[in-house]
Amino acid sequence: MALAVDLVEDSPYRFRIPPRAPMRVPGVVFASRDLLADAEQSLEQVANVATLPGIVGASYAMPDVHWGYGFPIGGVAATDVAQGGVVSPGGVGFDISCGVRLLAADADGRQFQPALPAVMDGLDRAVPRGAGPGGVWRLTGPGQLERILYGGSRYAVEEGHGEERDLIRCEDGGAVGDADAAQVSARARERGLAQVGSLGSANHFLEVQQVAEVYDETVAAAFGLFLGQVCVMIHCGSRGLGHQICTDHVRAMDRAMARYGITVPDRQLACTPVDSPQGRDYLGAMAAAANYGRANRQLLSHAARGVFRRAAGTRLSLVYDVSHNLAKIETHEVGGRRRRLCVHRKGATRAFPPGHPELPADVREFGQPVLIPGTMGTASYVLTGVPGGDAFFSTCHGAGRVLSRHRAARTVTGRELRARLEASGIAVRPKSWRGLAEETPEAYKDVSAVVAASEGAGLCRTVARLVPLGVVKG
DNA sequence: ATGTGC
Repeated sequence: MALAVDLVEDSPYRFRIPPRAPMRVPGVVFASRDLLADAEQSLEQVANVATLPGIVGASYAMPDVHWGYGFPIGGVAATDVAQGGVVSPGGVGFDISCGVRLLAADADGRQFQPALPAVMDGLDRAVPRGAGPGGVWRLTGPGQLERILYGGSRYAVEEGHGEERDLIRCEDGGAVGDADAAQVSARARERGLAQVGSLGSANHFLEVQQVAEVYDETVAAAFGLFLGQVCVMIHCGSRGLGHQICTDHVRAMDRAMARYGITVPDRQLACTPVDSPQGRDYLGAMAAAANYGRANRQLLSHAARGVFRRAAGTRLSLVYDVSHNLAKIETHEVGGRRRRLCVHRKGATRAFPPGHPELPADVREFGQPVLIPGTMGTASYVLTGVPGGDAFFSTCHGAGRVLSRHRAARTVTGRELRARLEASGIAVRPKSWRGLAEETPEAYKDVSAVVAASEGAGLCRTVARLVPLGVVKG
C-alpha cells in the first residue's frame, strides 16, 4: 500500500516529506524542482523506507532519485543496530557493489589522440561484456572463487593483476573483512564462476575519457588528475552472482519477517534485524559480492592497462574505486550520541569528509574521491566529500534514467547513435546495437544538473569534469 | 542490474 506524499521545500535543494504514520522519520529529498518532475513514485518509495524498524535521522533521496526495487535508486537509509534496526537487500539493490573505478594515464589527450583507434580496438578485444558468461579470468576451480569472495581485488593483485597502489586507492583497501562465503548459494556461485572480469550490460561501461575542466586544482592534483589528462572509467558490478544473492536473501527475509513482528508497506522492502540470523547471513553474502565486484573491476583495470601499454605506451594509475550499491556498518553521531548504524546506500555514493580516518593518507586532508559516471555523449564527474555529514556522508551516483529502455530504443537505432557519437569525436565499440540504443544520452537526466544539485545541497564539492573519447559497452 | 519471466 502506497502512502500519499507531501513535499515541503525547506531550503534550496532540500525538500522534506513530513512523517505520517506509519513513517518513523521524515523523508528528506535533495534535489531541484526540475529534477523531481515525474518523481512521484520514487517519493512514495522514500516515504515507505521511512517506516522501517530502527531507521534514524531520515529516509534520504539524492538528486538522481528514481524508481527502484522497494527502495528508490538514489536512496540512503540508516538503521540503529542496537535498537532492532533492520537490513534490507532492497536497500542495496540487485547489483550488489555496483561501482566506479577511475584510472589516470600519464598522457594528455593531444599526445594520446593518434593511438586512440588502436587502443579502442584493443579494448574491444580485451573487455568481455554483454549478458551471460565470459570473463578475463577462467577460474581453475571453486577454491579460486572462494578466494575472490574473501579477498576481493586484494586477491587479484596478489595473483599479479595489479599493483599495491590499487589497494590503497580502493574503498576498504580492496576487500571488506566480514564476507561469509557460506551464505553464497550454489546457484550464485555457478553464475559467478564464468563472469569474473566482465563488464555486463545496460548502463555499465568502460570509457576512455579526458579531463575537460578542473574546478579545484589542489584537490585534483592530490587525486592524481590534471587538465587534458587521459583517463579510464570503469562502471560495473557483481554480475549474476550479486543478482542471485539478492534474490536468495529477499526470499529468506520475506519468509522470516513475520517472526520478528515486522510489517512493511511494500513486500519488496523485505528485511530482518541486522542482529538476526537472516540479517547476518545477508550481510555476509553481500560482503562476499562486494569483494567479487572489486575483483571484477580490478581485473578489467589490468586488462585495460595491458592494452594501453601495448597500443599507446601509456601507464594507468588508480585514482579511486568506490561502490554505490552497498550497506555498511558505520558509526555516526545521531541525536548527540555515537551509534552503530547499518547505512544502506542504493544508487548513492559514500562521500567521506576531509580528515576521515578511513581515507587513504595521501588524499585524507581533501576528502574522499567520488566518481560519477555520466552518459555516453555528455560527461562524468569527480567530486569530493565535504564536512557536514548530512545523509551519513552520501551523495549522488549518476545521471538517473528518465526514458524506459523500450522508449529509448524507439528514439534512435544503435547504428545512428554510433554515427552521431563518432561524428562528435567519440569512438564507440558496442557489443549489441540494441543495447547501445537503450543507452542513448536522451534516456538520462542531465548529469551536470544532478551534480549541481548535490553540491548545492551541501553533499559534496565538484573537482573535475571528464568527457568521453571512446566508449566500450555491452 | 539480470541466463531481460514465475
